[in-house]
Amino acid sequence: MKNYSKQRQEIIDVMREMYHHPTAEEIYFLTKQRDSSVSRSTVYRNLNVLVQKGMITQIAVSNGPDRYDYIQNRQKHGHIICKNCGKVYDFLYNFNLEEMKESITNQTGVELLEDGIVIKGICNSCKKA
Amino acid sequence: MKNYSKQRQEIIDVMREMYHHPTAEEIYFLTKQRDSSVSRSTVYRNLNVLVQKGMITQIAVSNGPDRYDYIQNRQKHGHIICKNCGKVYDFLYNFNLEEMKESITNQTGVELLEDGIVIKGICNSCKKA
DNA sequence: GTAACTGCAAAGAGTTTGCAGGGGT
DNA sequence: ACCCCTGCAAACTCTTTGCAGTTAC
Repeated sequence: MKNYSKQRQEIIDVMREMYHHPTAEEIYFLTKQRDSSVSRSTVYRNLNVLVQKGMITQIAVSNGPDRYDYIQNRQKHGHIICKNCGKVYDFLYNFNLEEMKESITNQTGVELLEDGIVIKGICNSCKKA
Repeated sequence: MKNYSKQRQEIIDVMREMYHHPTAEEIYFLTKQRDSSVSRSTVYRNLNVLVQKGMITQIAVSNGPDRYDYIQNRQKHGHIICKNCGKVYDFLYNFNLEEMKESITNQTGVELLEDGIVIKGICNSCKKA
């Protein structure tokens, strides 16, 4: 069977069970709990492989490490990042995505990727503080 | 007069004259042409100051340095980043931003910042290659 | 046997920081 | 006198890479 390596499968399993948008370091930490010999470079390498395959999405965050999102058979969704704490939240496209897509492509000639909407904001807990 | 330091003013001038979304390194290079003694740390430090002041926006890019956008008295606009080459393009919100904003805030409780829309895509030149 | 994979340690890119000194009011 | 600023060099964070060995078929 053409399967993934033990380590890669563990990384995928870890990601599938996560409810938020972990950094590489968090994924490394959790994978290490299952297999204490796994190395950081294996985690980084595999995250890149999975991004290439389109299995996960990589979300760049200013002043902090990238975050990753496992794409289950969930609905397409966007991400909103708190500018202050860097936490990432999901949202669904209840608004008119087609209109937006068409407008942007007309203006820039760049083809929008559906998994690629990232919005900066301020989350509730940071707003209070 | 309560003015900026010579160096900070030069950095602002450089940014104002740019038509794209430069990295810190590009800004450093261009500022250095005006004032060869300016240091990289001054550029980084001032970019952070200007982001804090809300004069410029910082755009995180995976697998590459942040990019910066000088906010002139231009219309509010979003950014679309080519996932392949990292280049950033502007677009205006011709679509219904209010609908989007409301939908996202309802779902996540996070308040959207108007200068913070970033979308990943594939630009024309990368699509060909 | 070979292609894709691993851990390790070192290197790389991008950015920040401690320090001693300089400028403006 | 004070505060904010600077250049320099070193430090730091995040990520990638070269290498030698391992695993899966």
